[in-house]
Amino acid sequence: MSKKEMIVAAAIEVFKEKGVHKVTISDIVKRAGIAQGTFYLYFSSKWTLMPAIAEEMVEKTLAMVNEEVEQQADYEQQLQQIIHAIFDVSRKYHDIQALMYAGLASTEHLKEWETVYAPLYDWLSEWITAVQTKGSIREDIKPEAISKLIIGLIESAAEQIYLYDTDKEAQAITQQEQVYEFIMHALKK
Amino acid sequence: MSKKEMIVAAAIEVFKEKGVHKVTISDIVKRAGIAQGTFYLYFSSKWTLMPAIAEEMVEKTLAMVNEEVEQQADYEQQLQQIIHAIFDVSRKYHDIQALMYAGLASTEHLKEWETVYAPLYDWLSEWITAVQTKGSIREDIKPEAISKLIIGLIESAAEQIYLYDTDKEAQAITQQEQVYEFIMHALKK
Amino acid sequence: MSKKEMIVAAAIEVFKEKGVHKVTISDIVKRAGIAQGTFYLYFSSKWTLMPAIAEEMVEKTLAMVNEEVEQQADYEQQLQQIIHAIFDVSRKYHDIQALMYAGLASTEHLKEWETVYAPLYDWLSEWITAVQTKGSIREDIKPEAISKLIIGLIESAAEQIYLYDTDKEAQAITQQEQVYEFIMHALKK
Amino acid sequence: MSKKEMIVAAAIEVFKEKGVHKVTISDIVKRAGIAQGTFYLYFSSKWTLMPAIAEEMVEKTLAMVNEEVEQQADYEQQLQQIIHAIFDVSRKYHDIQALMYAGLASTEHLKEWETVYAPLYDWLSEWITAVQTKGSIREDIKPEAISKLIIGLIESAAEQIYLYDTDKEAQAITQQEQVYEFIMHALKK
DNA sequence: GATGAATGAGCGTTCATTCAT
DNA sequence: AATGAATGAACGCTCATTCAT
Repeated sequence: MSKKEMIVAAAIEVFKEKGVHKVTISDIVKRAGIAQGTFYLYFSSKWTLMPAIAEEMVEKTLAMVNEEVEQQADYEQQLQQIIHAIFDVSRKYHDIQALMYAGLASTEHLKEWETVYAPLYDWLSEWITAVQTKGSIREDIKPEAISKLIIGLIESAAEQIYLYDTDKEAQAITQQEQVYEFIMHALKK
Repeated sequence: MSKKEMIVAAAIEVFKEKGVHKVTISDIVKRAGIAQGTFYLYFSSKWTLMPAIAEEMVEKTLAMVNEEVEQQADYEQQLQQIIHAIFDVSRKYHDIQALMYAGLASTEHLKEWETVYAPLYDWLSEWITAVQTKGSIREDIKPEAISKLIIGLIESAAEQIYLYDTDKEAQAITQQEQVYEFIMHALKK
Repeated sequence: MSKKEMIVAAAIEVFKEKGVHKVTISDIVKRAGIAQGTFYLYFSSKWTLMPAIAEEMVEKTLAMVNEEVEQQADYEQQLQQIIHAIFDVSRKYHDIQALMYAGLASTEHLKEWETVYAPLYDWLSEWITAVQTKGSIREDIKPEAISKLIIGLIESAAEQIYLYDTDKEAQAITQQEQVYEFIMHALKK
Repeated sequence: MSKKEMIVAAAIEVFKEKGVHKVTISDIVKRAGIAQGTFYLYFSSKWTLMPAIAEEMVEKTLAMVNEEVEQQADYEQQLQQIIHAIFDVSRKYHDIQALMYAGLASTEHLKEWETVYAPLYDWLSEWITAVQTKGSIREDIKPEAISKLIIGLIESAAEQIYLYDTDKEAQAITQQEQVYEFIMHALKK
């Protein structure tokens, strides 16, 4: 693992533990086991880490989606599996995701951001197109645009669970069903 | 206006101008025209302001919705107006909203959150019920749950605009149309 | 109890709990149940409380001495009782005594200090004179001067117990014996 | 001289000049000629300096004692010289000593205390033993215990001088004589 | 006398950043 | 490339003190 990768890995760890705002460069380098100055050879601030972290998150999400979605399942099942996968990532990393949004709001390094989420959008976009060609989804749906809406919808729904002091497990299941029904009606012919 | 209200109003102003992270307590009290110490009579840190600000944001959103939604319009038009109102608030306060949307993940002041968004959820929930009784929306829709999904969807869609370096105005319009179509199909019989 | 007395009593309490340096005027007035400004009607700072507190301590010590020293006992027993009484006060209030010394070192209100300890010195001085007239103590002892030395010796011996991490109870007894033997030899013919 | 030593030396200087309580970290670092932040690389607060300072004080006292006590003098003269040396240190550093004597009651850094004074106690203890073997001091004197009493007695006697608004020089001389007579009678056969 | 909200100077402390090694 | 001791500007925060009520 290169020093750069060590920094990113260490940053994710300490961000999860303390929250982004409370984390100092010193925390990160201590965890990474490198010298203070070394950090600046690769990043110019805490916020410039965000795209790198986001990339890892998107990779994790894509990996989870690919793992959970069965090729031979019908598209209704696949949609449920997609939702489930994204909820899973949110559960495991909801604090990191939150920090990505928070990071966004407070950084001027947004330009790199554009490309980060692209793989996930692309994946879903292709999935929609594929189902469309089978005739199960309305033809007037624009896959590129709708994929962004859907991912936003699922993520915000998943996040809402963690804003409330209820039984998260039970809540997660019903929330996923609601989202499934909602999207299904929005997409189907 | 009480000192506390002055602080909240000043904070919203400077947050908009500089972004939450760059704002210091000193910035806030200068704008509010009060002494440094007075801040701490009402809030214990910059982050404890958030629930108070969130309340104001929700109030602003509700006010905007009430203003834009015409009583005599049909429900399709009203939905468009709702979307438009929420996009408008997002445009004006998108950095503050990003923090709110991120669930204030970096703070530990989430407990009050539950009650903050309630008025907005309630309003939309009642709107759905009303349209349901007119027979325009599916009966198996549960207004309380779906209102949260819809607001999450609209807000995340509105936020996405600010993540990309495109023409925001044009983008905003097409994005609103997409959201409208999506929700319409999800709700209608 | 007058407001002034309430302040002194409250101050002793919170000083014992937090230590003088960490105590604020605010702590004192909260404990006393009075308003912030009221403090300044009676004292001009935390340090001007010290003489009043010291007076109370000396009163407590005198009361303890009078209580423990038996009139009909012989002078050796009485000396032991005196030592025991002062050790007792030190045990109960050693943090307050320490703060008095600390207070001393950091205040310019030392002038009032002179008179505070006087009653205790006087009491011991008279005791020495009385025993001298019975012929049990050397005639070349000057009661006024020696009484100060003795009280200083006993107090410092008592304080030493609390500087070390040993069994305080056992240590206290042997320490008292040492002090007794030391003083006896120093005084007797 | 290391940065740490520079800090300790500077602290002693400014403590002497302004008194411990009025001294700020800023005063110390200015005097030491180092940056504000550097202080915190070595100490976490003004109070954590105390053990380091106390060590220096004990060293100074030992040095003074070794300097003043003549090897060829008889033990009565040596005792006078010991008393004189301790009085001298008290005169120069009485405010710092007051804090030390108070047991640093307001701090929680007492644990190192036990070892700090040890060299001085040991020195006096060995002196007593030596005089005992010459037959000039009672055999039932326990050197370790009595050495603590004697040092406590001398220091408290020295401190008393600074509590009163009298002629300190004259007072110091008679006080030393009193202490000498007192100890002599307590120790001799 | 008594109050307590408001003050703001000044403190401790942090921590991103540098640079000689 | 890598280090980490040193820096010092800038921040949050405290709290003694005031004063209109």
